Amino acid sequence: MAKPEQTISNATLKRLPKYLRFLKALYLDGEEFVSSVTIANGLELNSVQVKKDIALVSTVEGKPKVGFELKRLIDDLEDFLGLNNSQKAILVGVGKLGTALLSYKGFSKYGLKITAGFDVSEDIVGKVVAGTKVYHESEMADYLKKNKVKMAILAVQTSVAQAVCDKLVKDGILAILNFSPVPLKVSEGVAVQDVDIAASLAILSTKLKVILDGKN
Amino acid sequence: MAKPEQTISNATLKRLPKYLRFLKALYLDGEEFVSSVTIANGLELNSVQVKKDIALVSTVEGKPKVGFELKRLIDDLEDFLGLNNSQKAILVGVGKLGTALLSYKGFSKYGLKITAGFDVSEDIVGKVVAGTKVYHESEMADYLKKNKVKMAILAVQTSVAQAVCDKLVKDGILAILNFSPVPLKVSEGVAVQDVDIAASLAILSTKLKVILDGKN
DNA sequence: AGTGAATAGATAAATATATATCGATAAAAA
DNA sequence: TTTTTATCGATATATATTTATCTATTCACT
Repeated sequence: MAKPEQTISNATLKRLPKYLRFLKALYLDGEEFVSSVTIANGLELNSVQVKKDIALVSTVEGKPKVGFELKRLIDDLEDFLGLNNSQKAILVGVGKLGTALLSYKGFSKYGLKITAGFDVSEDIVGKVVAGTKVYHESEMADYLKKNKVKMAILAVQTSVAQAVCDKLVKDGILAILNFSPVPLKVSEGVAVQDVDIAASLAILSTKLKVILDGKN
Repeated sequence: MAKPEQTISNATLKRLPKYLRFLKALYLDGEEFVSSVTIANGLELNSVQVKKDIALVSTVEGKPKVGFELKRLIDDLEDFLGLNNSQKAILVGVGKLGTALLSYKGFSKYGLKITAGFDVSEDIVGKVVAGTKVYHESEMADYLKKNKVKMAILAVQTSVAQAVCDKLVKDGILAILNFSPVPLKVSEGVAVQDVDIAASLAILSTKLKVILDGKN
């Protein structure tokens, strides 16, 4: 049980939630087995890749001519993605984006519970947004100590992102989901994952350019 | 000018906005030149990679011992990312996330102007959100024809995402920035870029697991 | 039973991406 | 002026990721 996860590539990790969604939909349709080809077609992937990904996160053995047992595959995926050993997180920055994130159902779906929000604006501190209480940022250190939360979702203004990030790390946060378009600097042993809308936009714009060029 | 963009990898495209942000910050600090090593250190990348990326999108020649001319590099990056040949887009789904996206300044920063919002809820149709008028979805086809918009940002409920996507494509949309956690199926010649928060979360959770395991 | 088709699983090949090395050159220092 | 140093630009190497190929197995059908 030493270090199995580390050997799984980010590319694979990104696909796992897609598999889970797809498989659950099949399960609701009453299916009991699924083949790698079915998954590959449904998600527009290569079937070999699907098989390899499955082998990495599940012990389910597929039967030739039949495929993989759907229920067990879903269980293993949920296990792996942490749906069963739920994780707690705080949200820092309860502005427009932060508010939207508090209402986002995907987090709980993937085992994440946002237990508190933090902000500095008096307009929002003290309120309850989508079921989550918002505290003043000055109470953050205390809160983190008491509740042993290790993950934070960062949705603050760009200009203060690094400063808030530093504070989070100082207060014991080990993993940060970063929605600000700033490349955060953190010390060794702290994980940062960017949700970079600008990066996605750059890719899409370029794809569109190619498409439009092709029409001329 | 045939197909230069197509030869640039997604991995590189993702980095371009980061370069731009980093370089602009340097420029504001009064710097006039920048070396690949400086960029690499600032963004925690490899300097060779930085040099290669720059060579792909810019004609600026770096001087030994000095680096690249910052101003020209920024100009070339902005050009490439479409800041000068601005793009129009519509937003479909003006719920919590959609509203947050309308307030997101990153889009205009990277050359995207959201010209209209569309929704079905009577609560929001007719209102102006963050400077953008919201129309009923039934008016979408007309609007797209008249305004020749080719890009759409999709922020609707998961359950209707595919249906709305199909409608968009039918009405002439060629590029979709997809915020719903559904792998959209589109016909050849239409580009989809996912902003999959769940995927990011999966990666982060796994990184955190590794970190916590390492502490035992 | 026997045959054919579909599939997993393993292995190999191809592709994409990232990193390292090295000579040339311009600026700075001696 | 000469030497040293930092840097680019090109090329080569290494690694990661995806895709293709092949064999054996299971099921369905005759």
